[in-house]
Amino acid sequence: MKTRTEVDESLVDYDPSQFPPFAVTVDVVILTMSEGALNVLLVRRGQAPFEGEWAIPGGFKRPSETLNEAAKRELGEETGVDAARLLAQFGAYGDPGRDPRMNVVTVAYLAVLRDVGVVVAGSDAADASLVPVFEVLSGRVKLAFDHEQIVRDAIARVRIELEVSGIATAFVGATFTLAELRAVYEAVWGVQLDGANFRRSIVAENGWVIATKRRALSGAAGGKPAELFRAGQLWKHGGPIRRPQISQKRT
Amino acid sequence: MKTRTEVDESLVDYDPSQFPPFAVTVDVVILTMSEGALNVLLVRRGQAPFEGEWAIPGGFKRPSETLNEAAKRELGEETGVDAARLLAQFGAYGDPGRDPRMNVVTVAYLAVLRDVGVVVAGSDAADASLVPVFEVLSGRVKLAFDHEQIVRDAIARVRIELEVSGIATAFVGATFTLAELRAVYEAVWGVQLDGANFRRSIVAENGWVIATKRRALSGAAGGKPAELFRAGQLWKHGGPIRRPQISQKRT
DNA sequence: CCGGGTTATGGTTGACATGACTATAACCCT
DNA sequence: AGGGTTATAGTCATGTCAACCATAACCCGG
Repeated sequence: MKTRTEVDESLVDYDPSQFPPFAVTVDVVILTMSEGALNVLLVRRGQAPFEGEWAIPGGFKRPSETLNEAAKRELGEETGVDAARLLAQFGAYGDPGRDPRMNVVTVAYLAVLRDVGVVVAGSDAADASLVPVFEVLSGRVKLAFDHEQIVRDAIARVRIELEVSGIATAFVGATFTLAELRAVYEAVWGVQLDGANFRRSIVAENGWVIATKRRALSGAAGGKPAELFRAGQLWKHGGPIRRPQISQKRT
Repeated sequence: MKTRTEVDESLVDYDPSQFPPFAVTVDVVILTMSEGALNVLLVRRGQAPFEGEWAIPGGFKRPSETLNEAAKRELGEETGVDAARLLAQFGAYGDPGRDPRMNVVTVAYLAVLRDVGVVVAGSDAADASLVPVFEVLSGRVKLAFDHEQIVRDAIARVRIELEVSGIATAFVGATFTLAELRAVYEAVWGVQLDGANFRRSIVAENGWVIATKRRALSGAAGGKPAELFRAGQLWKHGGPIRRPQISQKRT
């Protein structure tokens, strides 16, 4: 057994009989398609620390609510949306010093919304705006705290989620054309997909999308009007569209 | 703009009415293959609450360490292992009342170990044991807190991880036969895989496993001695083995 | 030593998925 | 009416994968 003097340094400022207090927050990465690109909703912080800098919306968890409820509440407070098609927890962040004020552990959520025209600044925010994700990924837009890493992880998550679940339809409206749906895949994955093959894969999967009788209006450039679909409820574990591999099998 | 006094106000020790205090813990689901089945390491709690009941190992996060460091520390304290081939965070749990003592948010980690003969009870535990996961999934072994849900989520995670990363080799020793590796997939996914096809898929992926010249001893039942492999370092995003789909395409 | 049992490994085949491409249909505009 | 544009259908070659059969290499008990 160790004597008191032998207690190693990491235990000096740590009293095992007490539970070090933390603040627990919930941060939400809100992703949406806008103008053909993947965007993230950012708010400009209205108070210190990082006052005036961009950050993802979030707030303190209340003891009486679950983490999911906290995320849903924050999402509603910040955007007025009360239900996202996808609201999934994807990580917890607790590095020491990530918040200069105190020990804060935050639980990060990913929310996927269809294009929500204008965004309004919530109570704590001085401003709110949709920012293309490549502005964040390229470092051209700096974020407060460790929020850049959180956004990176969120995007990595949605890329996977797009392949294994039916998340793509969460980005589009109640009815949509296959071109709109294809644009989701192309924007999130940063690839180009063949329209004909895309359609074949999508409709082959039964119950994934349901054809309505109606057709969309032609775009400004003309062209044959596209069929309108709505999302089916049944999707299997794996979605119908597989991410193209950068295959370099045999040399 | 804010005055200095207003800024300083936010840096003062938090006001419990504004920032409700939480305890933050790290829990580790340690999975290992033993006797052909997937097992989880459980400890019998030595203190209240839930004294005497089974639980997954864990402990309080210290303000000076990251979540990952806390998980690694807890893993070492509980099992003596200082590095697992996989130590991945997979969820946070903070339902009100999940700990009867206070507000606790726990961050859950998944650790995959190769079979570690005998397990010893750590400091806080009265006992430690490997338990087949189906005992937990079937409810025949009850766990403290919400640990049953955490274990369920961990298993769901490892099932996915097995498909998208090279985690399978973390369950086996330094050298292994393809039958051992196949047993990992079969146990984790609960499926049967064809040995011949399994071999073809594994060896087709370059750098996944590396053949040693040696061969394993024949088992008790005889049979041709199997080739011994060791894990390669290079695995692509997707592992070579895809989980069999319960395909019900066409009706 | 022989022959059956067992496991490992190699090879074949057919069904299916996928990517590249071409052809046609249905709209827009001038 | 005709050219431009987009949507959708079809074709073909290739690759993947599961199912299955065959053979090799070990064990064991006679």
